[in-house]
Amino acid sequence: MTKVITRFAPSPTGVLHIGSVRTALYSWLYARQNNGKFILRIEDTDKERSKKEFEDNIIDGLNWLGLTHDEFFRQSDRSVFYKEKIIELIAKGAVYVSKEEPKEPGGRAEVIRFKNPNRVVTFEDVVRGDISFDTTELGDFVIAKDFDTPLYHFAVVVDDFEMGVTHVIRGDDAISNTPRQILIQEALGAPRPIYTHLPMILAPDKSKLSKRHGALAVTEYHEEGYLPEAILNFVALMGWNPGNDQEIISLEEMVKLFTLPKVQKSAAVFNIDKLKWLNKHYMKLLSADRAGEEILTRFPPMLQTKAHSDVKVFEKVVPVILDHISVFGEVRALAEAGEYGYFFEDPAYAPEKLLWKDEPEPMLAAEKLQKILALIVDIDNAFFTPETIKTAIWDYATEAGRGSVLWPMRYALSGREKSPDPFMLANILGKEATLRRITHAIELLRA
RNA sequence: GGCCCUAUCGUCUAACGGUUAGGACGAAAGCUUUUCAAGCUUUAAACCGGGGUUCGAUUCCCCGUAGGGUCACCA
Repeated sequence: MTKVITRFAPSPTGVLHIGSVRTALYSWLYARQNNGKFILRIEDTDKERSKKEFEDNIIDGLNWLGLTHDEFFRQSDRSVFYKEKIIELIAKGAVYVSKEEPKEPGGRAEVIRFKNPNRVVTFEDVVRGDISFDTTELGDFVIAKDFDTPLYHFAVVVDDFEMGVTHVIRGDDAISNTPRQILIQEALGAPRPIYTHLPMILAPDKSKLSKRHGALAVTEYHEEGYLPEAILNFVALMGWNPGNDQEIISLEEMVKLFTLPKVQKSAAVFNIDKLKWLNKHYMKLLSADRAGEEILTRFPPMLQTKAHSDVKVFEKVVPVILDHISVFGEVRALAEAGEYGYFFEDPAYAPEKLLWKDEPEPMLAAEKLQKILALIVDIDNAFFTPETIKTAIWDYATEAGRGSVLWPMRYALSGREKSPDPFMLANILGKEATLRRITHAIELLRA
């Protein structure tokens, strides 16, 4: 049995986006699960539109995701091979140099055309079955501008042939390219690879995925704080499933479970909410150190300084922050909105905010806080945990009315409408700051 | 327009002739220590339409309809 060889062959005319990632992933998976070879081939025969920065972006994206390739090629390095094949085909009479009037400005007076045998080509697609095209309408199509400038269709066929590609896995926008590539293959005497055309991934409005519709470059997802595991898991599920209800699938599991024939026939719509859900799942699996690092780099400089000078507090804050976000990038906006400041600095607030909605009496609120103070002041600093604090206060709160006790306490500690619960807060802040903030609140209420 | 492809909840999907059409995201409701988040429980939500084939069609066939792809000296 011949070794499986797949390839991912992007043209560097744009960034690596979600759709391409899925194509790359499926090709990669298929090669890996068959102990085959995965080739990355940059198709830059269009010198005008190909850009090095896009090539870099594609390579960076794939590396970040861990979709490593076994071999790398760049078509612009391979003109000699194409030239050789053109000459060979001319000798065979399958291709000819055509002298003609340029149809467009900038067109050439001489191009190289393929002599179309004008017949029906049928090929088997792994996900769609037999597909037939009458190639007559293609005419004698151009395969190269000149001997040194091959066009896409020709370069693809020559490369797949020479690189021994056994399985072509690509987007279904290439489906109508297939017949003419088969024609070239046959002229070359090349074996026909097994074709698998993947359905498109659409934007939420069902239009073609584009940057305007929230489809970012993979590198941008990286910057926003998405995890590679989440991206991979997400794209794997767009167009494929393991055959059961499993939704969380690691790359290693995919290698075992993936099957080409189970790939979906119809297009899928990109669903950012599901991606976020997956990302949150994978974020929870991160080590505290790693999560802390991701969060810290997204703090504004001032907050970073505070976090550095109060590492103990920051370490306790990390899981709390993690609990409220789906993507690390959210930290930036939250921090700027003042969501985290109170962890490190006593908050300022209007005193009436301390009042519970069902008990708007400053003196009563002050009384409650005073009682809390008395209940926690004797807890040993070393045992100032959410559990002990809760135990100390709980019975009293239940008796006096939880809202009337816990709301002022929480507000005194955070100065915010929304925050973690007061016991967690007290633990994060530490005993000293907790006592100080509650005392301050009492003063405000009595003023 | 020609050619090609596709069609199950809002979205991702399961079902491979017989099911109360299942799961997940999202949504709604409830519970969970006062707020928020998380978590748990529950609910609403789909077979594009019409013909066949068959004892029986979401499933097979045909025709519509809708959507997408492609028709370069781009890839």
